[in-house]
Amino acid sequence: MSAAPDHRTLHNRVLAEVGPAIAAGEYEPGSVLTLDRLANRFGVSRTVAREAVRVLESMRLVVSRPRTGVTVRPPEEWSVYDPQLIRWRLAGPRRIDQLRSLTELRAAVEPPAAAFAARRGSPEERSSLTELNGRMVATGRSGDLEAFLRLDVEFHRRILQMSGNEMFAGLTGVVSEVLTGRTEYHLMPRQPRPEALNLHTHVAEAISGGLADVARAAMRAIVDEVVAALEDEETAGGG
Amino acid sequence: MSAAPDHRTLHNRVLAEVGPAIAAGEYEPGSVLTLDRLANRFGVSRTVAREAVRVLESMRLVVSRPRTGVTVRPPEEWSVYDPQLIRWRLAGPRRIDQLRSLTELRAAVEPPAAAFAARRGSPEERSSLTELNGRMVATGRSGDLEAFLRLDVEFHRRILQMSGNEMFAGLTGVVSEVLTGRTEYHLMPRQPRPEALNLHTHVAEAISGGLADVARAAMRAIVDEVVAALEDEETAGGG
DNA sequence: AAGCTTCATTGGTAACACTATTAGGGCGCG
DNA sequence: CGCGCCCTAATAGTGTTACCAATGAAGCTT
Repeated sequence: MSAAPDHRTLHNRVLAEVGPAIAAGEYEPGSVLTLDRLANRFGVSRTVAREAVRVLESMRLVVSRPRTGVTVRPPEEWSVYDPQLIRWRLAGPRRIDQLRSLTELRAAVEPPAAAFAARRGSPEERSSLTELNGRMVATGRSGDLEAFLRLDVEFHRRILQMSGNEMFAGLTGVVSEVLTGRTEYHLMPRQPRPEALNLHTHVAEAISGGLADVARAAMRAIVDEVVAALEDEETAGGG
Repeated sequence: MSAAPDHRTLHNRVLAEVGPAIAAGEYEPGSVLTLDRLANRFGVSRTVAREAVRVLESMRLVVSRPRTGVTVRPPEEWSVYDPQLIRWRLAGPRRIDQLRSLTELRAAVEPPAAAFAARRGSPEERSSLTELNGRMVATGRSGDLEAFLRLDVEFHRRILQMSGNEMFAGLTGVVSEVLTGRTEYHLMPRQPRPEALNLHTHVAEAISGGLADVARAAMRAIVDEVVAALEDEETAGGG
């Protein structure tokens, strides 16, 4: 959604085929792709294949060594924060695991981010949150799920960016993927739960008022609920 | 420390010069590097320059467009979780900011990671932590700072990996960079503080005993102290 | 077991054709 | 006269081919 790669270039098209395949575990760790095979398989020049491999290498999906070829690395070594890789994995067979990990990450980061936002955000930024929250409430009532999703993403994004911490801000893409994925895989209620909306209002007002501890607690309530909902889904064997 | 790029290849050497320069802010966002200039400046072929640019592009440091050239993106858009980029920025002029952001991230993630480790780690993994902690205590007394650092990194790494969350586990590199950077920039006491060591012992025993809440609280005490120490350092104008 | 040879495969170079993008000029129209 | 549209040309990056160098794993030799 946020950071689509440019599919006009050839190496990106190659990447868009090989990357998801590796991310999905279709190649065992240790298996080998040679440049020539890649080039032949996709009908592209060696140069293009090499550029694709360079990118895979910088994501730590593979290593490229002379005489050996391009070797797939074990998943533990992948750069799991790379936005492209996150998307590839969310499209793959392990998407539920991936979604759980990402949601637990959100649960860890967003409460402190809300606290920092209350402390470090400018007064204008902070009060703009309540305005945004107002629109969320209205849209939630209207039942337009897609519009609500956009506002929800924007809400969480702004808090992360107001936190004054670049690493937190760097998770906006993740949060947007998680929220989007959650609706896409129908892990969301058809209408936003009033309680959840209330909590968002509490977060907005706490941040506006500079109440770091309240903001953290309210945000914690939001994300803990999300984690719990995901666990229910898993133990219920739902899918 | 953990993930050194392979400097034997030319494009990696180019990358090792251009990357840190961009990361250090030596090029304004919007400024343009053409392939020809890069190739000439480093005395390499266009192909090599292109491969380096591909990698920079996948880190979102630059965009490459026909007719325009290779444009530096604003820092907000960079992939700040990329291990290479983290290292480059830690070597640059904003390193203290970077270290603060990373430390706050640790503070957010490690307590829940410890809780998950207590719940999800295998009995062997969990009890091996107390063994490791024993060695830390011994080494802390001996005063061998370098050996202590290695054990400390290993301690936190294992907890992240025991957490059963790939995103948390993916931060091991970050934690290792932060701990290493902290000693390198002399933000550490000459000898580990007995209180901090005690807290590590609490963490190890809580995880061994499967006490998630205790593990989280003890880990929170550790990281909160680190954050506080960093804030003192900053307000004291130290460096 | 140590060292040597082989050779598949990546790494690097060069030169060229193709293509996308945009600046600017010219043209027509209001 | 001024505005807007279209065409053209210049300027990058993009993609291809061909070739040689360097590497290092595997097997062979001693």
